[in-house]
Amino acid sequence: MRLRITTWNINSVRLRLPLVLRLLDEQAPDVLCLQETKCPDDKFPSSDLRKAGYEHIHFVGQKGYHGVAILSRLPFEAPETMSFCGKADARHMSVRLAAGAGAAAGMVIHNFYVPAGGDVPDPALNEKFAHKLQFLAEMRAWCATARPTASPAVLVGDLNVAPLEHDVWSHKQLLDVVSHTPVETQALETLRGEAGWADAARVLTPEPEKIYTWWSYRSPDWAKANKGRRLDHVWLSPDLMGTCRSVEILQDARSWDRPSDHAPVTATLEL
DNA sequence: ATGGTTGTCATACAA
Repeated sequence: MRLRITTWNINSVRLRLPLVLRLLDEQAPDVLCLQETKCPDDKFPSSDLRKAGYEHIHFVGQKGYHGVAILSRLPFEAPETMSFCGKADARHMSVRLAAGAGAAAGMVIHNFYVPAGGDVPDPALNEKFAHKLQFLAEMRAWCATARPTASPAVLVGDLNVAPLEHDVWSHKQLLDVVSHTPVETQALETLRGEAGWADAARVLTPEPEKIYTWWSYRSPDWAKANKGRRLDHVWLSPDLMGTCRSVEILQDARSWDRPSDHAPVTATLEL
């Protein structure tokens, strides 16, 4: 069977519900993982999404900030959320595809929203950056303890780090910019490598080809300037990497009406 | 060196 999983930082699921529905209609992924839903649970637009064919929905939100959700055409079970850094922020959820999901049954899908980290890349001066580094340290500890890659698993999300030189438009100019500082990129690559996650986009499209998934709202002509960063990721457990046929970035969606600043990223597996 | 935009909530704050 072919399994398609999409990750998208939607930056308000209510404001951009028409864009979500368009993505589901045009791309029809089996599973869609959203970040930054910015939506309290009692206002999540479940019925519209169910009508679009995504009957299995799990969300955890809060007023104004953060929030993650998983929408699926395939049944899942065991929805869980983890908290990091002693905060109640809605920055993670996971589900396990259930018996009705055919060859994908048993696969665990983790959806992460790593803190952006503010502007000043010094944890002593900027507590948001300190929080981001602590979050990455706790992700590393979780991988060491829970061993999520020991069975078929996918980790997707807005990790808010562009780890490699060609994950940003200018390596030199961004070395001091939060998202591409050495302390973050090393933390992310260390935890990924140590845990055995495959960076699916980079296995299929090695450097030096540039890959971006995010373009700032502050650039008036973002497409022409193309000063992007690869902040959104698909990581696969080793046993799944061999099944990955493609990782595609739907850059078109960055041009849709009132877009998110992130593009959807879709991995296709042949199981 | 600086400012550039967006969403939420209600006027800054986070991204």
